[in-house]
Amino acid sequence: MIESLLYPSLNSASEFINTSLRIKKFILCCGLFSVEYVGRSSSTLGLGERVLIIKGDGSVLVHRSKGYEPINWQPSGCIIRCEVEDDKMIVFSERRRPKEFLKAVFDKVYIVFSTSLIDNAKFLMGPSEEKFYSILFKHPEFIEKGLRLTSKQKSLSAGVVDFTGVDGNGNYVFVEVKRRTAGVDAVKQLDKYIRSQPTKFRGILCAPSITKPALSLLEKKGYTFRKLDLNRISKLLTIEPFEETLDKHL
Amino acid sequence: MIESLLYPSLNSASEFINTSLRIKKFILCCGLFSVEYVGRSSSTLGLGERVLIIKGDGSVLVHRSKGYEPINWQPSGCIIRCEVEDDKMIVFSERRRPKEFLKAVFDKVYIVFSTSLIDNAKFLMGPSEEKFYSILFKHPEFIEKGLRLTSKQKSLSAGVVDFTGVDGNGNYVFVEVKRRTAGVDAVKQLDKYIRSQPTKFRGILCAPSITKPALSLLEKKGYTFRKLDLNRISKLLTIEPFEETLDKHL
DNA sequence: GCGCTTAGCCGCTCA
DNA sequence: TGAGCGGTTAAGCGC
Repeated sequence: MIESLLYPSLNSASEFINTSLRIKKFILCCGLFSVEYVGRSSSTLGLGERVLIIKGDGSVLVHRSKGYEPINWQPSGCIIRCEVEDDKMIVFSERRRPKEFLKAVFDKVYIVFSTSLIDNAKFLMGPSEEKFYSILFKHPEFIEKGLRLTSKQKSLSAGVVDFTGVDGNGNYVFVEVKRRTAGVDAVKQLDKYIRSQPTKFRGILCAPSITKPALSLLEKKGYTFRKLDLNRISKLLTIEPFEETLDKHL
Repeated sequence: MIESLLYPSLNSASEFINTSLRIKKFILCCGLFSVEYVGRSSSTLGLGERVLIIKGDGSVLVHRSKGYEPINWQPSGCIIRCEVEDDKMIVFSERRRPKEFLKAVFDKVYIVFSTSLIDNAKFLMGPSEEKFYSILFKHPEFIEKGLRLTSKQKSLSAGVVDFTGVDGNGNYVFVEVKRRTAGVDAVKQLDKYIRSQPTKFRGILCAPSITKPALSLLEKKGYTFRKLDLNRISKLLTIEPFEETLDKHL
């Protein structure tokens, strides 16, 4: 749900912002204003048209017409207030530690809106699950030097093992892969697969990180943990799917 | 001049955005969308309510409800396009070097506006590292009594040393300056410069304070720490007219 | 809390 | 174009 005001008076804009601040909404205000900042450093920015963003967590951003970076900002946790004085609308933001202040003085407000921005989506760094497995299958050296993979997503009676292979010493290997921190359940899964086999398999658990309990269980069982560098892997992601989509529309 | 659409259809929003892109306006679009990014790294962000900003210089920002930083972005210079397909509005952004792509897929657009953001104001930054250097260069006694500085920001093969000089006892000196607490990296930097020289140099690390690990490394290397009195130095900087404005609001 | 490391760091300067 | 480096770096993690 969006509420917005187009070309409001400074008084209505101020009232609107204060109401939205109280219920910690995302607020965006575009207008003609100047900015002063003092804290770790200090700065002054003369009058101009720009955009002020106040987030529900108390972060503040001032964006000009160019560039990735905000020209002025405060990180989350600030206390923000808005008022009208001498025909100017003033947004005042205070950070406690380190002590910092930011002041935006509006001559005019062109548009102001606020909304709750309901957003519970997960942000996943790195490739999608499917992509991820196919990359590792092609590049087993990311798991372990000398490792050769013979099958992926192989069905066993006990479940589906991510990879089977042979390590540099000729041992047969089962690999369980997790895209995120591996917990005890991941170790149990791996253990289940290996114990379902009549012959001996080495166990490798491969994940960006592992919890302490999971690691001790893993060691107790005699399996190996291999750390995954997600960034290195995502660099191998081809941009082909994007290029195709782009080409189609050019 | 602001143009805006509240709860537009995806088709109108797309048309609006393309028109605004053509004349390089600042565009802001708030809605329900997902984001995919592939390039130096890669990421996927599921469906959620957030804000997409496209600037006239071809920078792109995706802001969620929290935090200073955008969750996804592209720096300036991107080629951006918008279209509707299968009841989704898609914003594509392509960066040439390095090759990177960002795709925002909108289910709904709540508000979209565009404007020119005329802003020619000067941005004046307070005392920066550079300012510090010039003051210290003029007042080497702040670093050490009897010190004479011979050059600043001198390029070596190993990097750029803040000051070179001669101390009261006639020793050649390299000075590394930090305007905040110096950490181990500052000591390493100084060490690197000195070790790159065939002749002997005394090392001085000059900062308001130093961390414990940094100090012990410094002593082990036989260099000197000199405390920088920020208050004394700031008196030589232009006085900020901001303090009084602050007082009024506190 | 402090201090250290990382980042799709960004953006600048200079060889 | 690439490397080095500062930044109101911010943000996360360990102690």
